[in-house]
Amino acid sequence: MARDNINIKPTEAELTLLNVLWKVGPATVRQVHDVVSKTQKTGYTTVLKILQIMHEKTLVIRDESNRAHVYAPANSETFTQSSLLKDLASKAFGGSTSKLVMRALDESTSKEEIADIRQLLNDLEK
Amino acid sequence: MARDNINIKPTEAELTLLNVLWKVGPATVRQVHDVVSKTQKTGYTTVLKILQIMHEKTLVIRDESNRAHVYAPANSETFTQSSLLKDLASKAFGGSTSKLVMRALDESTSKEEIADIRQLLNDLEK
DNA sequence: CACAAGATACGATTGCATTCGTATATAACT
DNA sequence: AGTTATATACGAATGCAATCGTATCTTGTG
Repeated sequence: MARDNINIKPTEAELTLLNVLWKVGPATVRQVHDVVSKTQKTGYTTVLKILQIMHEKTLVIRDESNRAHVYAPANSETFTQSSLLKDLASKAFGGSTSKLVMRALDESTSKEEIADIRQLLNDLEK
Repeated sequence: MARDNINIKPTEAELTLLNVLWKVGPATVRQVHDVVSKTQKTGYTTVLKILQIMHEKTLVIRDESNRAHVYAPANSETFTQSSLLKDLASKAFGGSTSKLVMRALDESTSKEEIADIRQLLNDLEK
C-alpha cells in the first residue's frame, strides 16, 4: 500500500544534492560533485555514497547503462517543496498552512513579492 | 560573538516538547510528559532527558527552586517559527521567502485564509 | 525515624546521517 | 598488453538524536 517515496523526507545533505540535480538535470556523481565542491569541501565518495543511499530510498532514479551512472531526482522540486512545507506546517504550525504563510511574510517582503502573492491569491479564488 | 541559541534548530522531539510548553506555559517534566503521553508512548525519563539536553542547548530555561524543576521555552513560538521558515527557505527555496509562500498556497486554502493573508499584505505595504 | 513516592542524574543502547579510505572493476591510452 | 585514470562498491568511524533502565537524592507521611 504505502506509496514508497511519497513520505520520505530528504535529509539536509540529500537536499543539497537534489538541488543540484533539479538545477542541472540528470548528472553523474562527478558532475554533482563538481558543483557542490564549489561551495563545500565534500569528498567525491561522500557524494557517491549519499546518491547511492538516495537511490535505495528511491529519492533518485539512476541510469546504469553507462559506466558512470546518471542520477536524476525521483520527484519534482515542486512536489518536494510542498512535502517539506506540509511537514513543517504540521510540526510547528499546528497544521495550519495559512499561519505558516503569515509568519513567513514580514517587512522584508518586497513590493514585487507582495504583488506576486496577491496575484496568486486572486487566481486561487477562481 | 555568536548569539548562542539564536541559530539552534530544535530537533523533532524537541519541537514536540516546545509545542507543549508554548501551549500550557512553564511546566514540570511530569506535566509535559502527561501531555505528550496522551498522543505518544514516550517514557517519562525520555522527556526528562530531552528537556535536560534542551537546557544545555539553551532551548529552554528552567527554574530549579523547587524539587520538580519547571521548564519554559527560551524563545517564543513566533521567533522559532520564523527561524524554521528561514532555514527551510534557504535549504529548499533558494532563500526566497515569496517562493516558499507561493508554494504553500494551493486549492486547499480556504476563503477565510485568503482574506486573512490579503489583510496582512495590505498591512505590510504601509 | 524509617519508608514509600516521586524527582533528577547518569550511563548505555540503538539507529541514522555523514564522512571518507580502501578495494575492486572498467575503460582508455601509450 | 600493461599502465593509468576513473568508476562503483564496501566497510568503518564519528557524531548526534532518541530512548530507557537504573542509581541516587529528596520529601512527605505513617
